[in-house]
Amino acid sequence: MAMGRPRAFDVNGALDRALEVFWRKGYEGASIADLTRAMGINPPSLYAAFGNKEALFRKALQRYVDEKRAFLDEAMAAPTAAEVVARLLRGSADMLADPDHPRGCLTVQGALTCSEGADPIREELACRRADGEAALRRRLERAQADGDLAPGADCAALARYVATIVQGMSVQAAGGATRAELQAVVDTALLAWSAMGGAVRSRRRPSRPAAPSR
Amino acid sequence: MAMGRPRAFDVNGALDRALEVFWRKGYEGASIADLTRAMGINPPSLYAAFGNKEALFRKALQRYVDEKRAFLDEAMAAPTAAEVVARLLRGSADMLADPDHPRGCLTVQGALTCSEGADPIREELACRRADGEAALRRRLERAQADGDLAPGADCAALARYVATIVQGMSVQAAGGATRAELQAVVDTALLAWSAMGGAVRSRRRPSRPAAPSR
DNA sequence: ATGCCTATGTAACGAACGATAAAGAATTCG
DNA sequence: CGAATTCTTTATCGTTCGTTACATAGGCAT
Repeated sequence: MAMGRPRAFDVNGALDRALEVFWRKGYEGASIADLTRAMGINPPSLYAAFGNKEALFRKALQRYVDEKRAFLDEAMAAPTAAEVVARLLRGSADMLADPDHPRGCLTVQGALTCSEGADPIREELACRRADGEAALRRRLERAQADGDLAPGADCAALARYVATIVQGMSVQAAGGATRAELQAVVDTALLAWSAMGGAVRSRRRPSRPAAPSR
Repeated sequence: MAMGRPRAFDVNGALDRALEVFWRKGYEGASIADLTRAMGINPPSLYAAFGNKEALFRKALQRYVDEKRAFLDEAMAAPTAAEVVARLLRGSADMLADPDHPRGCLTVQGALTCSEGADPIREELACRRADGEAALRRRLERAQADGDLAPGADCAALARYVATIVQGMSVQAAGGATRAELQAVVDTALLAWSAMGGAVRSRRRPSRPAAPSR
């Protein structure tokens, strides 16, 4: 049996270009013409390789999560709750304002860039954001179990609070805020977090001094 | 000279319906067909009365700012910086999760709901958000002059921090967060703010006790 | 070389987009 | 009344949307 004509473009490379376009223009704002132009292919190649626009977006989103948001997993591995939050916020500020790719977070930009015609995408992105928030909540609960966070602290509320700040920074970045401005927001948030420390940090054992996050 | 046939629909009423549609679907997500259906008129009436889609959006936006965001001005009038922030955040949570209109903030939804074809709209909304943030910064600077905020506090950073939280809550609301969940975020933010009080509150004279915000 | 299978380029599909031309209906002025 | 003016309705403009037929080109197996 014959194998057929081989594909003339690099799938992952094309996916990266598509991700860039979706990131910059949103799901509905990115037209097939925009995507094929950036990917250097014609529409039939796109549909043959990726299915349709929605499937292409999902694959680009997966690539985004795997590559551009990897720092979140690293942040979660920090030893103390305070340092987890510090690395998470500092890493977010760096990523959201990185000039190497569009500003803001794809899961935020994409979610709000949909009319009701793209409800599945909106739900997918809301789900991704909820997952990230839940992961942070579990990390804080673990910190609580470790005695790193006061037993009375509301981990769900704290996680949602941090997630809210990250999402707000995404809006700020999309609106043109510079990296320095985002870092100023992070400084303020961390100052507030540490000030809140008396309420949320356990007194059962002293917390280690927070290392600089970068 | 003849006066011509009188208009058969209420302009402000139609504008409110248009606002609802823009709010729910974003600027580009709202089609002329969506708008005319909700407004109960035909396209030529829309164009005759409002110019074009962009002009209609701007008029709806002005109505939004005048009506739905009036609580911001009231919050600014609170006596202390702490209470200004408290009323601002609590009022935002209430507004963003109000079931009487679409979730989230139009200036956030609309801004991120644009491809580059609608750059003027995006700039307009970014400008509105910057204005709100600047107003808060000036209010905090006034609090500083009044001795209500520590001389060393960075008013611009604090204002941007609060604006970031509000914008993040808008994303949360658009993603389906309930009013109670947003209020939990506000509680956390206010707890952090008051904990930060030792750093930002002036010691020159004691601050008045914060009244309940509602 | 010759089928066979798959990717590619061209070209186009129906649908929806924002925006209007044209004609009829409603009101005021002369 | 009729002329003038303005709104409303119907039908459509040209463009762009996401998607796909169709014919051609290019590797593999026989």
